[in-house]
Amino acid sequence: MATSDLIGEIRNSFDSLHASEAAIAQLVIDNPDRVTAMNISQLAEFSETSVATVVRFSKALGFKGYPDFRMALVGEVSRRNSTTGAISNLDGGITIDDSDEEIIRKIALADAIAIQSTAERLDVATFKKVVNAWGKARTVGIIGLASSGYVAMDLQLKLNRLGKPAIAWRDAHSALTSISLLNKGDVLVAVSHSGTTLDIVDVMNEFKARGVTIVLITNSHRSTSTTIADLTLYTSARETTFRSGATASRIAQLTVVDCLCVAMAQRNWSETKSALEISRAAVGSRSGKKVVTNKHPKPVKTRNQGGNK
Amino acid sequence: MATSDLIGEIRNSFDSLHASEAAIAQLVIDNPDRVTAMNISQLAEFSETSVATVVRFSKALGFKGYPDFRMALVGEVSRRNSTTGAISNLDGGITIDDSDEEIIRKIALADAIAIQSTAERLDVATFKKVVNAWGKARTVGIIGLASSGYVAMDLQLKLNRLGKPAIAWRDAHSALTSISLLNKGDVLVAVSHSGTTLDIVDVMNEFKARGVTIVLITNSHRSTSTTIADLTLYTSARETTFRSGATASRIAQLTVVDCLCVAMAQRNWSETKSALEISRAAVGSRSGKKVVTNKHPKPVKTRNQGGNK
DNA sequence: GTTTCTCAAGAAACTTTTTTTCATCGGCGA
DNA sequence: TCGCCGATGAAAAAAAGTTTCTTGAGAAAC
Repeated sequence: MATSDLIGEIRNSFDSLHASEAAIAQLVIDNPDRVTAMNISQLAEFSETSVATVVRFSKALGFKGYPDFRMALVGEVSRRNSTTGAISNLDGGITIDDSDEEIIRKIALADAIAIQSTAERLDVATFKKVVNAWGKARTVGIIGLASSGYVAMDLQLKLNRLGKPAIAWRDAHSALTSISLLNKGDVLVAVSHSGTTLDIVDVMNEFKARGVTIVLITNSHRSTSTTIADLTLYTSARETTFRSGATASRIAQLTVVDCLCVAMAQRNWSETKSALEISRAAVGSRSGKKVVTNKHPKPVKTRNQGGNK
Repeated sequence: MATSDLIGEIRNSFDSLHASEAAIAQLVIDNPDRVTAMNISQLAEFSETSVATVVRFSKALGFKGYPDFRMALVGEVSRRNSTTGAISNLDGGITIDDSDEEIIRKIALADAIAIQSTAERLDVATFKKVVNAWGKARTVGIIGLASSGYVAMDLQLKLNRLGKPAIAWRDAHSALTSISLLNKGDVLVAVSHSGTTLDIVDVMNEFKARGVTIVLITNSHRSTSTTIADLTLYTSARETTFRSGATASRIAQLTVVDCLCVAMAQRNWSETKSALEISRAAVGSRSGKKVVTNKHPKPVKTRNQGGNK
């Protein structure tokens, strides 16, 4: 399993790490290549912690265990040495001196990397379980606040298009007042970048008490929500200075949601319908945008045609 | 031993390998990335040999043992993918036979590429004009239908955070009834993948008649909207066989919106720093994160809290 | 034709590494 | 001060990897 920006990801998770885990993290950030050469006990000794803590550290970052983490690190280091540049200058977020070109380049890169590493790190077993759970549920509830609320609504739109009853809520109160809509066997999808928002935690707890299966889409490997959720899918977006990681993570969330819906569409239709119909159903947005209007033979002149930087 | 071309090296050593070792070698050459995911016994089984032979194979190649070899392979594969992978295999379409892994990979790739090429092609001159227009406007109106509506709402949220009055509409009727909110010098942002939706065109025309500056974010270079708009920013999501570009384009739209907002934030750095911090603080107070300031008596278990209203 | 030798290859014993479990300790609220 | 919670490391358990041992096929010698 190779990640696109492991060091950045470690830096990003720093806050959610315990003291001794953070010590390890610092060590890894400072001497990535020395660490690649160490086995778990050596790293434990080097960091003056214990092997158990190293394992916990690896898991907190979303790896299966230490060897898993180590291999990802090897990949990263190896790539770093070969490419030089590309990844490294992503490090320092956006500064006041950046030109517009740089802003665009940096944000686009951060978004693209967030998507790629989310996809690489996505646990396919959990992914399959989520799709299955959706398939079995009579109704799917979705909750997301603020930006994540739009992801929730987007998911509702997509599920509805696939013929699956789904309701998106954008605040805890609405969700809780409609709680009787979901019952045992149904699914609640919680979308939350941090996974620590109290409203989200409340809603998850209430629905879980009803026997509803809880699916969580979050960026944090260690938050209160992950312990409540039955199935958790992680996004991998890192924070930058001027722009909270939430923005990139929302984009990653959308990608995850897209993948889930396409997979679900594929499952439901593969026997009976043609591939074209799958795509039409799975696609986010036909959105009333019929291309009929283009009959007007206006000699359209495109202003910024082909403009490159 | 870190080789620059491990696969080539294996090929070289082929002659000096015994029969069953050669079988392993062939396997590694053919599926390097699958092998990186295997531990010694899995590789032994996959190659229909024994673990002992795998160890001998590793040593024959000059490694200390299997883990050593495996890590070298991880490095090699990772390097390979980073240099060649990204753009080369953008076939894109999803088929009925695709595994979940392939679905995820393809969608993520399509999204990442959409973002990157949008960023590369974005016309910076227009970009600057849009940011300036926003800066001067007293109010910014935003219209987007269906999926694009979420982008519109997201933009509203971001502008509001930056202290700029903004209203997002998700249908033509709401927009037109609130038309008096915008006047000469203000800005209407229209978000539309196809750029041909009649409702959008109507709204643009009405606002333009009032002297409002029209900004269009679209994927289509040939649509009626582009002729109406004063400033057009193009996203570059390519259509693929089985998945319309709309989904990827929405993600690209978000990236564009992000870039614009960050650029705008940067223009008035000092003011926004505090504005952002204020909004962030407002959100943060509802977070159960173990920030030191949190005095909540019970951070997690909110089972019977309030409950049914 | 039989015997013996050699050596690749797998099985099994053994070692190392990693993971899990469990007890401890220190901080924090009551 | 007491009791609870949770981070931490020690130690037991499990997994992965390595070495040794045995087998058996083929070649060479008798």
